[in-house]
Formats: sequence, C-alpha cells, structure tokens
Amino acid sequence: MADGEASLNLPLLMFIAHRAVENRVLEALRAAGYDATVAQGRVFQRIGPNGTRLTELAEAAQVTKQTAGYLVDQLERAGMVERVPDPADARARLVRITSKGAETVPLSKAVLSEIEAEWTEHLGKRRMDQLREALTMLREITDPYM
Amino acid sequence: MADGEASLNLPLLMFIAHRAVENRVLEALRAAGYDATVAQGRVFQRIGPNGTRLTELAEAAQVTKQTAGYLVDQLERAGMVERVPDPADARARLVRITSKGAETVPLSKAVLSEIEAEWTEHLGKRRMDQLREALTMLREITDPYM
DNA sequence: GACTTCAGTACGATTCTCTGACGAAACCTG
DNA sequence: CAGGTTTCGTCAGAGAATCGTACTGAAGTC
Repeated sequence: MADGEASLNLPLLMFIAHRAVENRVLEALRAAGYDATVAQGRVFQRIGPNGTRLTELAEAAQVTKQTAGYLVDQLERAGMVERVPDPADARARLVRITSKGAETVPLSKAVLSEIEAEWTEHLGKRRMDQLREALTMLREITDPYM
Repeated sequence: MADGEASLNLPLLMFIAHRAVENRVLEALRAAGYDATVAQGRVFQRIGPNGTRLTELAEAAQVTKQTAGYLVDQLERAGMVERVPDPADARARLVRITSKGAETVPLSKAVLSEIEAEWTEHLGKRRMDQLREALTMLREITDPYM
C-alpha cells in the first residue's frame, strides 16, 4: 500500500478511472434532482430486474447485511426502491426498483455511454475492446461473488 | 448508477479488480502487524520520496485538506510518517515516510507483484501489456490531479 | 504597508461501516 | 413431525472517513 514512484500501478490506475466515472454519474444524478450518494449507488446498481434479496445485495456489493440494510433504508425513504415479500421465502424480502428509481437508470446509462464514447475517442476502438476483454477476464479471478 | 443487466460495465469491472487488490494488500499488512486502513493507505501511497505537502496529498487522493490531515494524524500516531518543516515555505510542512513506515513499502510491493503475476498468468502477457497501456492512457483524461 | 492568496488546523455534523446479538422462518434429520 | 441448525433480516452501539465553515499565520503582490 505504498509507492512513491512516478508511474502508477495497475490497480491505482483502475481506481482513478473508476472514481472519475462514479463522480460524473453522481453529478448528473444530482443535477437531475436525485440526491444520491456513492454507497447508495453501489448497492442500487446491483438490484436485478425482478428484485434482489438484501443478503444477495450485500454479497454482491461486498458489505455486511447491516450496511446493505442501512443503504436500502435510505433508498426506500427516497422512494427509489421498495421492499416486497419474497414469495419463495417468508423470511426474505425482495428489494425492487420503483418506477421513480427506474427513471434514474436511463439517466445513468446515458452518462455511462457518454463516458464510454469519450474513452473510445481517446483510446481508439481497438484498445477499448482489449480493455473490456482484459477486465472481464480479470473479474473471473477477482470477484469473490461470482 | 443503475444497471441490472448480466454483463457489467467497464467502470464496475475496474472497481471489482481494484478492491480485490486493496483487500489483499491490507490483509498482508495486517498479517505483518501493521494495522492499516484503506483510507490511510490511499494517502500513504501518494507520499513522494522526499516528502509531500498535506495539500498536495489531499489533491492527489482527492479528499479535502481536513480529511488528509485526519489520516496523516493517524499515520503519524502509528509512527508510519512524520511531519517536518518545509524549508521552502514556513507555512507548510512535509509529510515524510519514517523508517518504520518504509518497512511496509517492500511488503506492499511484494503483494502487488504477486497479484500482477497471477493476473499475467490468467490473461497472458499480451493482454496485460494492453491493459496497462489502456489504463495509462485513460489516466490522461480521468485524473484531475495530473 | 495593505490586500490577497495559500498551508494547515479546529469544530461540528453526516455518512458509512463493522461487530455482536437477536427473532423468526426455513431446512434438515432422524 | 420434533428438535437442531442454518438463513433472512433487524436492532443497538461504536468507530472510521468525510465534508463545510471558519480560523490563524505565513507568503506573495503592488
């Protein structure tokens, strides 16, 4: 966790790029009147089309159930998600995106596309494809949730 | 900041890989008896060989001066860094890695190399080179500190 | 010398996160 | 099916990280 050299290591480079995106998306959401936070976004992002259990959400986002619950509470209060009973398991409830929450999806997607276009512009299509390929493969060995 | 689809977007993939590395390094440091945190590491990582001003550190790590100060306080209390007067400016002080702090550098580097080796194993050298190239170029447009 | 800028600190508030403990439902296993 | 175990989610409490506002003192400007 220490460096000090001129050229940065791979992970740090990923961090830098990722954060830049996160900030852009958040900024756009706020500009549109949705008062989101980074942590909320990280959870929200993992909610599946048919709803996702809290525990699953927690695993995917790699936080504890309590933290996930805390964030979902906020999202629920903001009207972005709702909790509905899970028909398959009475202990569980499904966290689902509400219609209000769904409004943010195309918004985020638009920013993401915009950024992707900028990146492609800067890197060229070939390098972008390679980047995507490498990162996707990397996920196989870095994502404990997979 | 919302998805729900099967394949993940580029930034999220970066986040996943980056976090995996961060955890591995932190784990190794803790195993060696250094009780570090993520936030401390992010600041520590940016300290230059001849020391770095708090304000610079804050900029590089993209946190406020207060946050940087708070984290440096902790690192200082832990004996990992020291603050020395900046000969060039009496207002400023340079945050420098102490000899104790320096012990962690090869430790982190070792883990980083290990991970890089694993990645190269999984991706192949060609793709690793492409990954590095793409990320380095990306930094040019995503790092506000550059 | 007066004004402005910059380095760092102090204080207070908020957000995020964890550990530990718990109740209730579901799943096993004999 | 009764008893034990696991799983889903919550509550309570605490610590870490972060920010905004405001301040002190040193540099730089003119």
